[in-house]
Amino acid sequence: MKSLLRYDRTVTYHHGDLRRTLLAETASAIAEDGVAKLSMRALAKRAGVSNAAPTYHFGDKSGLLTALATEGYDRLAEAMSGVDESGGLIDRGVAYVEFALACPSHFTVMFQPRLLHDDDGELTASRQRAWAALSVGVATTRSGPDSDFGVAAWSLVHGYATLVLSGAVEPEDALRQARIVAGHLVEGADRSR
Amino acid sequence: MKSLLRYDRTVTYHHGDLRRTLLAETASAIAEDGVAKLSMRALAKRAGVSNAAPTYHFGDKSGLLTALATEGYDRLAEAMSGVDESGGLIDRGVAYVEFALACPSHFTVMFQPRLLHDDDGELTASRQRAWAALSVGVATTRSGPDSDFGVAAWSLVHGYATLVLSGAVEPEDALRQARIVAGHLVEGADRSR
DNA sequence: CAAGTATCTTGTCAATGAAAAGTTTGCTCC
DNA sequence: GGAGCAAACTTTTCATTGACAAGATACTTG
Repeated sequence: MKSLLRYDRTVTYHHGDLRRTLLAETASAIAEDGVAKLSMRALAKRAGVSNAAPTYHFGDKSGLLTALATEGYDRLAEAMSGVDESGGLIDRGVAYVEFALACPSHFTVMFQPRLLHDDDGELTASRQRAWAALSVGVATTRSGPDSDFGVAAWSLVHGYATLVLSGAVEPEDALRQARIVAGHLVEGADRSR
Repeated sequence: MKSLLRYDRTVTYHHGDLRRTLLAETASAIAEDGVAKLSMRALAKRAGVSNAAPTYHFGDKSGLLTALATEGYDRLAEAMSGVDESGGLIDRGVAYVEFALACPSHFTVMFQPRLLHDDDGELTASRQRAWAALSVGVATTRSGPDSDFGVAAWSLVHGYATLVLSGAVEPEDALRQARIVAGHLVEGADRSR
């Protein structure tokens, strides 16, 4: 009897997969109402556990968001690595925007250090991996004494994603537009090289 | 006796300029600790008034931030209008970044609609004026069926400002770099025209 | 100067984040 | 197989917060 129930997560005292569940619920809660209205207690209720359960796993609210940001950096690194390196800068830029629109909660939190334990070990490690994956395409196609072009490319896609997510730019077909937008930069830089 | 005290703001019951003071204190409080840690009560203490004083002027926390965002849009419009129209797109882009770095709290709040009463009348009016002031330079230099280039230019400067403010890009000399970064886009677009 | 209104205060309430202390479960080691 | 132990979760508590209601004070207008 007991052995049968052991793996029934709805009945057992131990949830078994709570950390993952809480991260997922956090992401969707933020996507719905924004980070400001995120409540640890509401989150706990949503996951069907008690008040203090999230605190156990993440220490505090900042810890929860730190974990979410870390997951975000991991996913971003993965997304950037998934693009064929020969695909060119534009494809990589589109992948960046694609990630931001697919994981808006992660993306938002990743760039608000004040919400996080910014010196957390796993966070900085994941962030560094993501930065590395990001700069691959830029560094190989045009190396130079300064990385101003890299900053420009990053600014462009990051700004576009941010503006779309904030509602300032209406995304008729965001990815198509992202491609065109990125094209302006790369095309110009190629000619001026 | 009473008539002497009438204009002493530290003593009089009525502050006289509280709304403005609260907005300023809000901006500096956010600049120090971020929006998340902004407390109405702490703000009131900071301004030397009671708990409910801010609520009286702004209704609620969102109202306070809405007023701050409105002020931000006004300042942005002013900043963009201040640039000589013949100065070119790059100067206008630099002005945008300059505004963002000079008023980080305003800038942050302006692009987080969830923190605001997004349908507020004054807010939308100021926002529309700012948008108009923003698009002047773009529309006049290159008009076309679509405004993709305008979106690209905006994305570039907005992204750069955001990345610098979030600490993702270290600003050695942010405005110099902004100029170079913007140059990549405009220069390229000019040649490809 | 009297009435009325704008501005600010005091007091209260439910919700929240965080921590302390207790309870249950699963694992390990003999 | 069971005793001990650590991990996972709960219950309780406390200070802080945003929001509201009701009261106090100052200004203003007729």
